Amino acid sequence: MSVTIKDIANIANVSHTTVSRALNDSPLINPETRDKIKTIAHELNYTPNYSARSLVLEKSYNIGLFFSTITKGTSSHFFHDVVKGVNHIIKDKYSLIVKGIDDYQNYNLINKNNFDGIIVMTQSTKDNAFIYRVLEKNIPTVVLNREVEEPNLINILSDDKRGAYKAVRHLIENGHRKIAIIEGQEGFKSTLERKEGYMEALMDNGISISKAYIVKGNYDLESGYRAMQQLLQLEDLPTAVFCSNDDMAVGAMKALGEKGISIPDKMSLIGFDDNIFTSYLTPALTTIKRPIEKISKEGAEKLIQLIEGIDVPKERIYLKTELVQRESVRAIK
Amino acid sequence: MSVTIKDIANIANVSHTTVSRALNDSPLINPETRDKIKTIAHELNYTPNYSARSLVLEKSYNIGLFFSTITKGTSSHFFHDVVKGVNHIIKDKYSLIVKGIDDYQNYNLINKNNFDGIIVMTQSTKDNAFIYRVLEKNIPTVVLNREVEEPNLINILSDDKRGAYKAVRHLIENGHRKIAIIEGQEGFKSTLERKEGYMEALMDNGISISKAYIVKGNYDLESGYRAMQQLLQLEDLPTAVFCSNDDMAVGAMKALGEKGISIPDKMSLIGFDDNIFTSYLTPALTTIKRPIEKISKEGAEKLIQLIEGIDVPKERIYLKTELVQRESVRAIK
DNA sequence: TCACACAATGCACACGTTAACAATGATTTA
DNA sequence: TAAATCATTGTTAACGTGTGCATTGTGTGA
Repeated sequence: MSVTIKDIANIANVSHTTVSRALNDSPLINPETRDKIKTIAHELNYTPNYSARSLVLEKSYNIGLFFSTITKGTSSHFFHDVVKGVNHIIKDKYSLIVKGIDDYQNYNLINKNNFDGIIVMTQSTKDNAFIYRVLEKNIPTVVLNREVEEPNLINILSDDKRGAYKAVRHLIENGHRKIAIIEGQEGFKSTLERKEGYMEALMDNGISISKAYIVKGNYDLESGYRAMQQLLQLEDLPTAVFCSNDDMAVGAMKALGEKGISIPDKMSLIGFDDNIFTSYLTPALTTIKRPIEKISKEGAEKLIQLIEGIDVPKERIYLKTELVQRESVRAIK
Repeated sequence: MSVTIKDIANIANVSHTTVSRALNDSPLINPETRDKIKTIAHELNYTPNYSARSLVLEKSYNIGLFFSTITKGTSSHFFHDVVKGVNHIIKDKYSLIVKGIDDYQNYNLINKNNFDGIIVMTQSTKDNAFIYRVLEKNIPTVVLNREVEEPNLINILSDDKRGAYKAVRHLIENGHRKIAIIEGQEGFKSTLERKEGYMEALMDNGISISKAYIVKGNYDLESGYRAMQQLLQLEDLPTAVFCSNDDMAVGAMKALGEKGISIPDKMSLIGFDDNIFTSYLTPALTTIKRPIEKISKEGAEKLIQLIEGIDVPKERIYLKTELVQRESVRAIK
């Protein structure tokens, strides 16, 4: 149906081998014939058949970008930042195939022939089966966003525990001692890490941990709203709340607004992620910046090096989180 | 390197053709040998080479999802909703390749061999060159989100002009006559349509259009913030502002908050899109719901029908926008 | 003038899969 | 019992591209 190198060969009166060499800028060809062939190819609107090329070169030109899920528990900003970051690096060198791991019933499609490399944006330990499958298939891989025990693996993530620690320490430094937490999606590693950071900061400062101040969420807006409502029913209200992500902080703000509780006068709030959105709220949200786009870019770069056979150390890299002070935390006493 | 059907054939003592038939559940095979072969394939962890299959079947199992751009002017919620919608339909039947049209220097990679079908999520007339290229290559295509003049094309979009009309009419019905607009990204069709809806609503109600009330934006938060600042410098302030999308409305809210101008008491605000985010703001944003996820799903469904040879009418479909009343508009007088 | 080197091109095969056609043996039919 | 049908399997070629090796032609040096 489409134009092939044989069609070009016929017109140019050469063999298809010569055409192949011309289009690939082989040194084994006369510059004149090369130009002639390229002109014809251009006129015919020739585009190579990647299936055929892939078959013989054992290269698919595909890079897989896998999220744990692309629906539940993945915020829009996170998703967008990741795709932007990765896409920025690979441009038109490779095709980017975006998938949710939970979309697969079996992993048969995952194959060295179909993917030159794979980026796993992992949020849950449930992804481990997938990750091992990929490693077993010997596909160049980077695992981002969550610590995976496997040695001999490129693993880039932000130091969430330390970030959460910073957030809560910031609250403590501002005089708060009654500090609650709204947790993230159950089963996600980040949920656990952020909670640990919260608890450590409290313990290091001699503040006892109160069960009533620990409420569940699932990273989405509505869950933050509900969680804050739950907190507001307590006899002894907290003076500050650490929200495990920014989306939930927005939900929490809504619940506070409905009760007429002003932020930060009556209640301090701190988030996690640094969605660009939340800096435009009133009050602007104090939060922990997580370098998602940077993680994505760095992951994509290392993956490409891996694919191209450049030696790159298989190590775990932590990128720093950062406290962004805005207007939602007040010093008390 | 990998396991092929020939390897399986050797072990099972049959020809590779028989293996192919077994794995594809051909009726031309003895159920017993089929099961035997399938067992062996499973034990060897066989996965088909899609390049080879694609080559002979002339089918790539790839669907391209193209945005005008995936960085500037594309909001995170929009992007996420679209990918979610499309992915929900194609699941693991096809691979979804996500690209920005502006990432390409030339369109050589766009080929019937490499894409079984293409979804263009178009925002700008600049995409037309790309769209014509795709049509010229005879690739099954649906064009979403923006009206394209080409007849004989599946074109699904929301009726933005009518949506904007509804928004502004709603303001007028609430007694507003001094109504400003913050425009979207220059060059985007949606920008123009929403502005037209704004102007028509004013004219139909005998309100003259004031140049000072028309300010530029580019769909992002910051531009909404700036635009509102600009409006606030006017002698004769508007009583209501129509923001061409929700992100800019959030920016506008920020600017108002800084000046201590309360919404909706001193200024009414209405947005466009219905990001889930904005329903959690205080006040919750009144806006026009645009059925992006529905457009994406319907587009994906029709594309798959097209690919599978089912006859589907090449027509333009408008999906309805809808006024969502919340708390950011006040009745005056 | 002849042998040799070298540049440019062609021939033939390979990659893994599917499918048209051929071949085999078993079973049914007249 | 011979012929015909049918179920099952094998043989072979094809898809479009890249590459090792052979081939051709041209120029160079002794």
